[in-house]
Amino acid sequence: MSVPARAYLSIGEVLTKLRGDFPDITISKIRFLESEGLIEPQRTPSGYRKFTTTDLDRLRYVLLAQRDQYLPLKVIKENLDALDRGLQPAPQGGIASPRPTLGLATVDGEFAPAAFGEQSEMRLSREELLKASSLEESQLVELESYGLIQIRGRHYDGDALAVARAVAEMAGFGIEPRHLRSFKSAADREIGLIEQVITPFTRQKSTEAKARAEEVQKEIASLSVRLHAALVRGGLHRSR
Amino acid sequence: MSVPARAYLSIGEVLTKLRGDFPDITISKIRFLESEGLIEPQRTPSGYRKFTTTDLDRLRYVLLAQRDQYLPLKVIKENLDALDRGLQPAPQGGIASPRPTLGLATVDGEFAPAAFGEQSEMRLSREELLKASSLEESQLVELESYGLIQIRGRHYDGDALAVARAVAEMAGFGIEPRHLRSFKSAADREIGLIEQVITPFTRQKSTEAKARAEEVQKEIASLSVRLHAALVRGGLHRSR
DNA sequence: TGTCACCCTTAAGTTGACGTCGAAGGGAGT
DNA sequence: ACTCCCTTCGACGTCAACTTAAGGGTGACA
Repeated sequence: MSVPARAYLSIGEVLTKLRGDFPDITISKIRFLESEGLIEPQRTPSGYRKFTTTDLDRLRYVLLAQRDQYLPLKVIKENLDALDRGLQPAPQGGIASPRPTLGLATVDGEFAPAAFGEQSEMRLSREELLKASSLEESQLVELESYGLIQIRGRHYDGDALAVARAVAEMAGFGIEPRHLRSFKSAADREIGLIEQVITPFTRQKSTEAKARAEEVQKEIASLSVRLHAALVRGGLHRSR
Repeated sequence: MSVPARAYLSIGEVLTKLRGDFPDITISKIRFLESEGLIEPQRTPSGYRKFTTTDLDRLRYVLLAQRDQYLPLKVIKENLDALDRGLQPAPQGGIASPRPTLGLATVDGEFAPAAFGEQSEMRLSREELLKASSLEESQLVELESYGLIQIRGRHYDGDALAVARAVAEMAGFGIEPRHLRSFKSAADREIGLIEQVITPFTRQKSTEAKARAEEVQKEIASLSVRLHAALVRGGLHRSR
């Protein structure tokens, strides 16, 4: 797997990108999804499909909706078309928060369009964070003391909310913040590793290289999390 | 058609009751749903089906889930079974779950924890594993020495493959197996935590409690991965 | 100039889910 | 006795979602 020097991916490269999250994806399936009108990759002069990251996101959306919501392709296509036209898709019975007050409807929602970067534009006050996560004040204090949650400027971001929510749910199983300190150090170690890998890229001056660095960062982050998930899953299977 | 003087409905009566909401219900469909284990009406001595209002409600639930949520019968059955056992059904939302909290809702597309389920029935030989992951023999040896990959009996399972693939891709970025040892220990710590939480359940003898334990285990595993992902993501955002 | 991995299309085939249908027969009310 | 309504069981149909086969370009590299 060499570094792709162009702005798009071939179908085979798309395949390997998706393999991790969707083990049973195939080339023929991707082509089939195109034939059904769910994606529309551009073509090279010679007819090869060119996938942009937008196409990739769209594909992920489709596969996710199919796997986690069991939606038929016809319905997914309708939702996608609705999104294209700028409207919300029909809320699939899910937790249709009627007034999304803040932009947080999508954070854990059924229809987060799979953008890795964008949802941390979110800015929450302390109260909003507590409310949105149903975390106790005291728990938040504890989490902050361990560095699991940090304020960015004068607000908390989407990542903080994600952490808060996970912790709150775990608390429901009797897991307390202090049990989670090791998560922080593990994450920090991973972050260190990732930064080490991408510094060569970031040193460069060009915007192109910067963009490339960000891509790589996301990529490795995704791989890290996959690896981590697989290890946990494997360990649990083994111990039964 | 006269007024039923008894406490139950015949299949024909059920039909006319449902016709209004579900025009394309038929007798054979109801029988089919029974054959699939979704309902279990009692029988008269002569073998006729007797439907109580509970059965009717159940039937409505099934038809509704099918029509409005496009859920496959298999999934509806699982939800129904979960309800019978007194827990919330999976997060398909809709009908009965007031809280969105339970379930493996994926936080975002990028980091979907690849279904904490049973697809690890997979059994691969060493060669198959190497081929499917495009990992080098030497790398595999190294991974095994760190315990990142282990043989189960005489085969490798789906988790091993997932690990192998992730590592292989990371190798493409210059990350070597030895950089990944800390992943193993982090995962082990999490597994320990999870097991600690579920041991009270596993101690019990009943199959019911066992099932519950497994549910909880999956749930917490999913939360762990989510937490981990959020921390890594947050850390990377912060460091930019 | 091969050759090899990768890509393309079209058409037919496969698989599983979700039922439907018909035959053959028993039960219940009039 | 007649007529519905009900029973089971196996065969059959249909659609969605892919897969496979067959035949053929493309492009990088030795």
